[in-house]
Amino acid sequence: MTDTPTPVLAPTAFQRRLLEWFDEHGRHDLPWQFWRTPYRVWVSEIMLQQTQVATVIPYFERFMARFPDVQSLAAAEQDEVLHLWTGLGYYARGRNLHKAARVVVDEHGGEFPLHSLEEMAAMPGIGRSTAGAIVAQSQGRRAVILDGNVKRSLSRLHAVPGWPGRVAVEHRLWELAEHYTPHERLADYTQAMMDLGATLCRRGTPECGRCPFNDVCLAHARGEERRFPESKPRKALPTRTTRMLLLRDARGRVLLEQRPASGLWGGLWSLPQFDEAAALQAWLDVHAPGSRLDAPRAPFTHVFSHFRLEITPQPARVERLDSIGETRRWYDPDNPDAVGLAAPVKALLASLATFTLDTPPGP
DNA sequence: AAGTCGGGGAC
DNA sequence: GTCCCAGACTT
Repeated sequence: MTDTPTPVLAPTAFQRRLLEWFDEHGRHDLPWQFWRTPYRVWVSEIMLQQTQVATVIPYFERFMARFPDVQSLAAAEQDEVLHLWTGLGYYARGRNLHKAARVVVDEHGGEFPLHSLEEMAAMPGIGRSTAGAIVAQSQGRRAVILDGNVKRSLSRLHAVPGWPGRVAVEHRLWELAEHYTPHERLADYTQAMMDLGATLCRRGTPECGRCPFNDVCLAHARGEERRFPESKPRKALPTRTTRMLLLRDARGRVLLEQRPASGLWGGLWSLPQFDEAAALQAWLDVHAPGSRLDAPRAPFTHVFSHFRLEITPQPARVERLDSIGETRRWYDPDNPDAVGLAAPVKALLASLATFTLDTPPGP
């Protein structure tokens, strides 16, 4: 991933299209827009990290009413700051906000170090993008942002492959963001980029018909807007193992157990399950003494949404079993009851109907 | 590079 | 239910 960005538009053309769209269709009346002090922009940017605008607005209003400036925030107890953060999530943001306020007051004389992006980004809770957003929005000075909205828009516009969480992909997106960022109207441009991603170039249903870049967007040309940005790679599903007891009586019936009413396979009928062979044997010793184990059948895998279950069927024979209770039943594979069965259990039982126990096939 | 932090919206 | 959101920080 060493190739340089290949912008689809010259910076001036990009900026003209974007700002023209923003002037007519952008958001111009968010609470932190009408009085863009560094403090208000800062608080809004922190609250907006990984949090949608509609959620933030009431928190922002309450916060500003109680802490109208950085001095009042620095003077507050952390408990009160976190009280106002309750329900917003990511509470480290609130703690860092409070810490940073004290840094501003104690080490910077009550003024944000806006002249230095590095110093801004060194403050607790302020990273590269947030520092750029604060400087651009409150000072109108050239600074680059790369939030989720910008990543989405730019990765679509250029069909940037790869997950933005990867360093090389993020680096390329920063380069593109840098390429397009103007030297004027920084507050509007920054807001426009976020508005584009939030209202038009949305994750699920982008409105390409209204997009000022739909004639040059590479993802749109391919009809693959939804493929960009690429999703975080799915982690390999964890695998759990289990043994299922295939206990058959002299008539060839199989013992089933009903699952708990809620949870996995809730209310369905399944085979008795055990994590370990020893546990299975112990259960037999108690409930079916004198039963005999046959050779385990070949394990097979059942896939759930969040894990794989490797099942080892363990056939056994028993002469009789007393008082099996309400949550157990004998099931005749050749004359099946009308009950719910877990899918792999159904497959196992179906295989029993046409084959004998001594010539076990896979399910 | 991967894990953690969180409540809520969209689907 | 899953996936993601105006990311930053820790390990």
